[in-house]
Amino acid sequence: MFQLDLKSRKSIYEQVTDNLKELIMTGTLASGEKLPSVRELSKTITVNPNTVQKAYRELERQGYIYTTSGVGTFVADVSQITADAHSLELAKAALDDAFKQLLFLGLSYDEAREIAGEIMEQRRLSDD
Amino acid sequence: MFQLDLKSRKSIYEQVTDNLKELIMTGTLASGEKLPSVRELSKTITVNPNTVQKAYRELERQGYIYTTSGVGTFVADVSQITADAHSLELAKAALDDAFKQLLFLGLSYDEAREIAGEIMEQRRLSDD
DNA sequence: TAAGTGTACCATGCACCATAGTACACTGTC
DNA sequence: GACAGTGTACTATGGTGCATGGTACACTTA
Repeated sequence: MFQLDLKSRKSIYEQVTDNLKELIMTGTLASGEKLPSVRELSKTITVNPNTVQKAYRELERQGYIYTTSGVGTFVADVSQITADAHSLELAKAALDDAFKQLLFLGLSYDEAREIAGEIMEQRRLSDD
Repeated sequence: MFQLDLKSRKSIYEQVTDNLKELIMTGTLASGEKLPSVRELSKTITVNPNTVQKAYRELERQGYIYTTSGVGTFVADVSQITADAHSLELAKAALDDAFKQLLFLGLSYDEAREIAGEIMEQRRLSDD
């Protein structure tokens, strides 16, 4: 389904969250589609069920999936997802931080801008 | 000198590191200029000396400052700083992650691109 | 000599993460 | 009704990294 990086600074449950979010938002997991159960996914990616559950809980809180008790977890209608102000500010700050990282590595402004452009361009096709 | 955000997910020593790096790379702290001593800065920003030292050690490792034992810590010649491949990859990944955050918040590709453009534009003047 | 500097430790408390294990309520199927 | 599978909620444990407090030492400058 996806790959984990145990050496990453990101915690495992965050990686699971982000990976699933990507699969959902790019349409690889369609709206209404059933996600693997907590126990099943935990076996697949060799992680504790609690860790998977934490990721699912977070995704539900953010509106990407929904749960029917006793039945399973399903992909929500992501066309309804709208950016709340707080998350938007966080994302903006993260992008500013990343761009600063590029600049402060010694690259010129134009070089950094060029690299950023390439990276963003690669995200053009895999989107809505 | 700068402000800390205790509610941030970033650790304090990382915030100190990043803030100083920004002051250095934007020229607010000139090459050769003396930085506040570990103990002095720790008092100024109300943080443990060990935490400041950790930030200084990191900045020295990355080449932004240098130390003369018994004398003090000084801003290095940052025009010599060059991006190593590994740091560059990390920065690229961070930028990709941040841009994904924007996209997956429900923004259209063009909207995300527009916002990213504005953020990067604000970094144009404060650079070399 | 004295003060200020970087530097290196150690110990402690805290928060977060990941794991292991148990338990319960719900749903669908046989 | 019984059972399997589902989400969910706990508790407990160990590990890691962070921040703090404290001590100590070598160095340089006045």
